[in-house]
This record gives sequence, C-alpha cells and structure tokens, in this order.
Amino acid sequence: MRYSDFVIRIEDTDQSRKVEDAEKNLISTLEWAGIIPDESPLHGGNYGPYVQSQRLSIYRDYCTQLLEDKNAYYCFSTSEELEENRQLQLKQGLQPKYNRTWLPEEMGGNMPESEIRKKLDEGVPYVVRMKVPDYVSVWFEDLIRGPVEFDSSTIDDQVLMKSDGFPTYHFASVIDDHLMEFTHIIRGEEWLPSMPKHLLLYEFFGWEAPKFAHLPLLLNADRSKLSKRQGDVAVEDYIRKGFSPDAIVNFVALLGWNEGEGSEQEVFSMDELIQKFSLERVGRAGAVFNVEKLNWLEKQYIKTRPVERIVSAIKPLLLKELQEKPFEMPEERITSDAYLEQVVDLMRERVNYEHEFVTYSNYFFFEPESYDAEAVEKRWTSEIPGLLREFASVLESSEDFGAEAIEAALKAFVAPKGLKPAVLIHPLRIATSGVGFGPSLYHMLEVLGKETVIRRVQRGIERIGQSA
RNA sequence: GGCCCCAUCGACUAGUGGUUAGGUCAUCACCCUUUCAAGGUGGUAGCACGGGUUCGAAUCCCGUUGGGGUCACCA
Repeated sequence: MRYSDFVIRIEDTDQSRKVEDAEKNLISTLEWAGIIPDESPLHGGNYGPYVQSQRLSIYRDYCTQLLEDKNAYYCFSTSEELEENRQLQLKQGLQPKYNRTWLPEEMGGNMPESEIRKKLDEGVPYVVRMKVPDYVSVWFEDLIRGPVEFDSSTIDDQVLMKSDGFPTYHFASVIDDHLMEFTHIIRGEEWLPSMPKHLLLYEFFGWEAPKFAHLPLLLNADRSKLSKRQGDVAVEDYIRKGFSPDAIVNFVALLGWNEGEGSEQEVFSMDELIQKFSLERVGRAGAVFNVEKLNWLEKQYIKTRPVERIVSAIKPLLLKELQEKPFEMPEERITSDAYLEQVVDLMRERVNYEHEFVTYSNYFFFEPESYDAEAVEKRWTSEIPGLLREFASVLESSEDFGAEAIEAALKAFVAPKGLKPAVLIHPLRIATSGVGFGPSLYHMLEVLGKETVIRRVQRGIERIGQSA
C-alpha cells in the first residue's frame, strides 16, 4: 500500500551559494540510503519544474498579486541604510526591525506613492517586503508540539523578492508547497520561528495551509545544533567510514522516534520503519548524535547480513588491494566465493565495518609483513622455533587439514612434552597472521590451507628468530 | 536581549496519577575462552528545582533554573 509521495524540490534561490553537483549528490545519497523520491528534478513528475531557479516567473506573478492586494510593498532601502538603522535601534535598546521607511501612505506608512513611482521609473534596485499586520495573533497546531502561538508584532516585514529578482525561501516555499499540493511539511525545529511569516502568506493568498510537523534537532555532544566544525555531519562522512544504509537509517530513525508501548526493539529494517513510524511517536526534545550506538548497530547488521551479500560487497575492495600489493596464494583461490565466505564467517563477529573484512583480515590474503611486537614479547620464547619446526613437519605429513584434525594433532604433539596447547597456539597465530588476536586458530589455519600455513611458519621462524 | 521550543541514568529513550522508574548503547564486575571478538549473568547510574492540584505525582497547572533554536536581500 502506498501512503504518500516523497518529493524533492531544489531550493536554489541563493545564487551566491550555488554548489556544483550538490543536487545530484543529494539525490544519490538519499538513494544510497534506500530513500527514493517519487518526484524530483531527476525523476520527473507532474508538478515541475522541481528546481526553484526555473520557476522565477511563477514567483513574480504571485508577487504582483500581493503587491496589488496591498499585502506587500516595494522597499528601496540599501543594505547600508538597513545596517545603520539596525545599529541605531540596538543602541536605543530596541529590537532590530525594519523601520518601514518605504511603507506606502495608503498602507499606513509615510512614503508617498509618487516617491515610489519615481524610484521605480529610475530603475533603482528594490526588494519586495510582505506587510505583516500589526498585533494579530498567529496560531497553528504542530503535529509534534501541539498548539503554538505568535504575536505578529514581533515579526519583521520579511523580504519576499530579492533585488536580483529571486524569491526568498519563505516566499518560494509557500508558493511551491501549495502549487505542488503538499499535505505535510515535516522539517527541523529551526524553522519554527518563521511559521508566522509562512502562515500569513497562506492567509494572504487565501490558501489552506498544509499540516506542519517540526522535528527535534540533531545535536552535537554539547547539545548545540549539529554542525560542521564539530565532527562529521554529512551522511557522506559516515558512508566514507564504512557505515551501511541499514545502520544509518535505523540509527537516525531512533533519534527522536520510538515505537513505544513497551517495545524493546532496537533493530528495525527499512520496511519495518515504513510500517511502524508515525509522527505521533516523535519526541520533542533534541537528540544528541551519539556514534557509539551507531557502531553497535553496524555490528548487529554485520552479524546477521547474508554471507553472499557481504562477499559481493567486499570482493571489489579485495581485487583492488590485490592489484596494489604482492600476495602469496593463488588468486583464484583467495578471490573465490567459497574462500571469502569462510573468511566472512570467521571474521563477522570481529569486524566493525564491511571493509574490515579486507583490511582487518588482511592475513587471509597477504603474508604478514611484520609481527606484533607485544605478542612476540609475550608468547615467543627461545624454545618456540624448535617446537614450531617440529610441529610443522607433523602438519606436513597429515592428510586431513580440517580444524578438528589440526586441533587433535596439536594436542597430541604437545601432551607428551608436558606442555599446554596455549604454548604453541599463540606462536602459531603470530607466525601465520602476524597479530596476537583473531578467530579460532584451528579454523583460521584450515582456511589458510596447509601449504600457506607451513610456509608462513617457516618464514616466521626465520624472521622472528630467537629474538625474544 | 525579544520571540519560540525543550527538560527521566553519561547518550538514545519507555512511562501519560498509584511501577522496586523499564529497555538499548557506553561503562564496571564475573562467567565462557588459545587470543580478540561475540555471547551470558550481574552492577553503577536518572525523574533539574520550587510551589500548587490530589488520598497519591516523573506524569496535571504555575513559576524558577537550565539548555537549544531563531531574530539576513541564507536556506
């Protein structure tokens, strides 16, 4: 069942802030997350164009209407004059507000019509401002916050059309939301203070306003509005780190929303979210973006993701690595699905991101370049090389190189000598992987294969030697 | 500063007048164990404060404090 349409409209009314490819990146990031627009500049739709800079004539027409209805007026004040006025008001302890120099006489101001005509005829650049009525109460019911009320006397005569002929966000968005028949505006709480301006515009045009929901803000650790300068903010930053769409979507959904009614579920698929999400269950307080829980969620998904999916995701990464670094084992073998599936199964509970199946598990593909000094220090004693050499020849002659067989062989080897398996287990791990941690040793050796294991043990002995 | 929003463990939150205030992440301890993880068990930790309303307030009302947002020819 289809509940709604999701429309992307590009609000590019500030020419000075144009960013190359921003629009394409935005849409592709959403698609990465599995959020596909029904209508957008790239997807088409019946309400286009979906780019505001291509709708300029529409805004001009509606602006003319407002001007004729005396709900808006021309303003020729320069930014210097505006700034001067602001400073003056500040000095007098007043709230900075446009002083309505250019409000026409017939709208209750002091500017004669002739003066305005003159400026217009001279071609002096101007701006169009909305005439905010004095002392009226503007009220609406927010879907998340309930009733909110404003006094119009606290709001400024908002600029609707800029001197470059482009509309401001406030003007363009109201017009487009109406023309595109939006039923719900769901946006960040930072927009709440501009509600009265928007509501007044709907009133001027005689349009029914859509439903509004102002979402709680995402916060930095210090509880300020999430921003650059304080770590990663853009989804792209998290993509780059290796987070999956599953985890990101799940995590963000939980920031401000919860299923409620005693539910203790933390992991939600996109389908579940679509089915269960509701604005009624969105909280009102801002939520700190805490990466630790995101990390945990990512691991949850890695643990349960079908092995084939992981394999196909990591294979390109591996192929690239193999091109850049020398490797010892046959390429067909280590790039085969069967081999990779074994690696994934051994490592999936130990990695944080998918790309770590290649990087963190590099010894499944490359011979160790070095041996962890701390582990060597702790586990590599002077008798180890001898024992290892001896055990290697045991392995050499064994026909079964399965994990269980290796385990049995090691125990049988070590027992008569009165040694514990651990004495050999750790050095074997160091010699074959280069590090002191990892999956079950026996299973790891089985996956690496007899030839590789024996070769690496010999190389390890040569390179680590009696050093410890 | 004006206006607006908000307020339960360190973080995300459940809770809608009567609960030993629950869960998740993080953290600590223990167990499991060849390492690292994963897993299991248990623990530390919270209703900002003050007034009301009520037999009874985390829950309702008022105030205080605190935090945030916003006050552009930016969105």
